[in-house]
Amino acid sequence: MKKHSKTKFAILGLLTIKPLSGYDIKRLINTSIAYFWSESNGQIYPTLNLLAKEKLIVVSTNQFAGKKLRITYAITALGRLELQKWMREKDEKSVHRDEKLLKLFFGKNISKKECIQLLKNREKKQIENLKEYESILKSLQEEADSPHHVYWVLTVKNGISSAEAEIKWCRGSIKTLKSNKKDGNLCIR
Amino acid sequence: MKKHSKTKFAILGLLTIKPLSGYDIKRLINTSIAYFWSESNGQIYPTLNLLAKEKLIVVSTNQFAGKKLRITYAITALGRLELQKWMREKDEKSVHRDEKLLKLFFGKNISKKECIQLLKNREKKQIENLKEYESILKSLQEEADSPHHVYWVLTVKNGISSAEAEIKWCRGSIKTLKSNKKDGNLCIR
DNA sequence: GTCGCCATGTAAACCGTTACATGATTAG
DNA sequence: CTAATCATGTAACGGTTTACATGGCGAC
Repeated sequence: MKKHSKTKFAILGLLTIKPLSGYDIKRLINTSIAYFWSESNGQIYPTLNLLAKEKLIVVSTNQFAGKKLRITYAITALGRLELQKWMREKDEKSVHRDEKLLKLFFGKNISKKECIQLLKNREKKQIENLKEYESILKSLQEEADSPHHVYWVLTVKNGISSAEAEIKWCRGSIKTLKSNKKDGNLCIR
Repeated sequence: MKKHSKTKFAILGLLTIKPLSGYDIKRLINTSIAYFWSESNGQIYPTLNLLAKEKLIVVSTNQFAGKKLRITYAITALGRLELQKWMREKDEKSVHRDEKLLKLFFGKNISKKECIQLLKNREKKQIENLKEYESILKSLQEEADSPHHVYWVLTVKNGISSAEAEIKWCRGSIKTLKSNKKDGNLCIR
């Protein structure tokens, strides 16, 4: 949680939408930004306590009437400042490892046919993603009046555009491999 | 190194190109697949020893003549099988976290102007990437006879196509924000 | 009453990087 | 001679997930 973790800011950011419990945060991540962000309980709950200690968030509601434990957090003015500070900082560069590219890079170790299958699977997956993004985009229309709306649309469109690019690349690559003369079977040098 | 680490396969894959030392592996990663894969010494050397113990690789050369320590590893038939097995497996799904998208998602917490700047920085970065990929592509022509060649070209082209898509998206997003009426300044609800 | 979801949390394991230690060789 | 690079390795730290523990609540 010290130097490089962004969990802190992910949570602060979500709390600018509205006050939330740890459980809410988990669910909100899974149902809205899962395609580019994830957090686990083992991160969320300790971080919430930490943020509270730092006065960046406050416990806004303890369910008093009922007996059920429910802890809701709200961002403070200090928390907003901290969030803004991060948003204005330069991003750390990070290499995102791409397992499928790694496999393709080593493609000559399996047959061309199998590589084509790899690409077809990837294409299929991206088509599914694309559909999902488009349904998210549609559902976003319902909150067109939210000040967040523009930004949320843009992030989803990022997903759409990269999925489209990926699909195009898959198709091109399959064609390239199909028209590629050399070999066709494993080469065990 | 147990269940989910792909370091093992990255190393095995590189050793199908030719026998390499730990140092070679590090350098080769940095100079060829760095844009979608990374490994640190703390991973490479222990993994090499592990792979040797599992008979997936063998020490192929100890520098005998000179005094300098140099340990070169070569992949074994067993190692090739292990690599192929992995290549044929379904990929594990992994969420690659995107810090810039996270910031954009929370865009309403800073000014529109600042968000546009964010996007411009991203665009610039991707233009640099694009240039780099294109120079890699050019340098790949020199080994057009390698059985790896087709696959290496395809992976670089993946980088190119996603960088291009990203640039397009940045430009579109900037336009969207510029023509967006609502607000223009921070909203501290 | 029990099954599934709501809800909070923690411990351990795992994966990976950073930073350092060590020392040889080479270029200036 | 000294700095950079070659070369191998390890220890410590940090971030994240997994798996579990706990228990209330509602539906059937």
